[in-house]
Amino acid sequence: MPDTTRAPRQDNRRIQLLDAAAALFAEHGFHAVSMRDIARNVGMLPGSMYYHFPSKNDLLLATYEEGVRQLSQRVDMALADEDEPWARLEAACKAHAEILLNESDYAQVILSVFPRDVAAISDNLKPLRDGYEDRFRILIEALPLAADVDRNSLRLMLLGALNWSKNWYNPRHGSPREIATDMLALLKRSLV
Amino acid sequence: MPDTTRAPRQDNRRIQLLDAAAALFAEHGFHAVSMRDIARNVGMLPGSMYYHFPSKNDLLLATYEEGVRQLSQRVDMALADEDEPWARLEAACKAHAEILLNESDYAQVILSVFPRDVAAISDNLKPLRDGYEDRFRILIEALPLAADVDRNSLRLMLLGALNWSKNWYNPRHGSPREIATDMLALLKRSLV
DNA sequence: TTTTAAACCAAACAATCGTTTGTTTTTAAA
DNA sequence: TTTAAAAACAAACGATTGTTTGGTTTAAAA
Repeated sequence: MPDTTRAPRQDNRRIQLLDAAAALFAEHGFHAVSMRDIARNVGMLPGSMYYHFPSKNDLLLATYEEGVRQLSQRVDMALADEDEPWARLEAACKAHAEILLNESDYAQVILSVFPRDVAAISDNLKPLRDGYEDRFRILIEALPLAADVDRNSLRLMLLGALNWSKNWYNPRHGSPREIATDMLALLKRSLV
Repeated sequence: MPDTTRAPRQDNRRIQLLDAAAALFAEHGFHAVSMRDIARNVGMLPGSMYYHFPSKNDLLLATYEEGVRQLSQRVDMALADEDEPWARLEAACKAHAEILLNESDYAQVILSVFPRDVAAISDNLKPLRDGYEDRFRILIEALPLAADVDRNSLRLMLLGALNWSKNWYNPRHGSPREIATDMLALLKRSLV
């Protein structure tokens, strides 16, 4: 029984479709975006999208996976240049902020759409998120801290503050890298 | 021309309606909840809700206003007992965390539904949010800090971390008050 | 040049959306 | 007890939702 499947054609628009979905999901959230909205953005009829993705949920899952992939790659690349534990954490935070606030609609989807928003695939989305964030657990583990510092609280505070910055970020008041630097500076020094 | 309007009846269910809407909006977000979902939760037919609220957007706006009112009242009450600037900030953060994570569906709506989610009334939602958060600007203004500490970054970091905690909070791993205490402790001391 | 699968179109499906309309029931003031 | 307004019902409205179906075009392997 011969394999009758071929390679994708040159004019395959799967990626344009994914791009449009990521941009719209990131800006308006999952439920506020219709399949027709996405189709219109890529110049395709609604039904045609189902050649590329079997459902709207699968389309979201694909953008989620790509978002995690881009975040992970970007952070790992930033880490390759650094040795000292604090420098490594700062590099990771800068990369995290930069790609979330500036560079990637895919990464923004992870902040705009929460697993609980789409119960049917929340079990698929959750581990993707967690797998990425585990890098920060390891980075904070390596920090030379006073014995009584709660590393778990530190991680949750730092990532929470960075993720929430999507809600107030304005490119005219400082770059994403500066935001990450400022927050780490507040943590490293004593305020009192 | 006589005024023919009467006081609401004893069996008026406007508040039950608002309660159900707040609970559902808080858990699933605005667009994931239909008017029929809300009606079912309060034992009312969908069309009957329009006696109490002229539209779904108005229903959201009402929950938003009540959420801000509850948050403000709770924080102001906590502040009445404290004089020292750091103690005042900590009391406000504890109250903030407690009502957001535990006590009020209305307050949770403010974290689950962002102004950008409902463009038609975002201009009504935004100032409500900002009006509440301004309390924290004033509290941080009063702190005795080193001259080079950026108070704006401090506020954004603290509130961001607290608000994001909704995404990982688990009552089995510490109370909302403990979360607020831990985060303030991390900021007050020097990590290195 | 023929052929086959990739890719898309055109049109519709049932279900659900927010909302409106006309009517009926229920409370409470008169 | 009468009466008018409050509150809810019953039933539908047009629009939009995610998705399916069957046929057509197009790129590329043979």
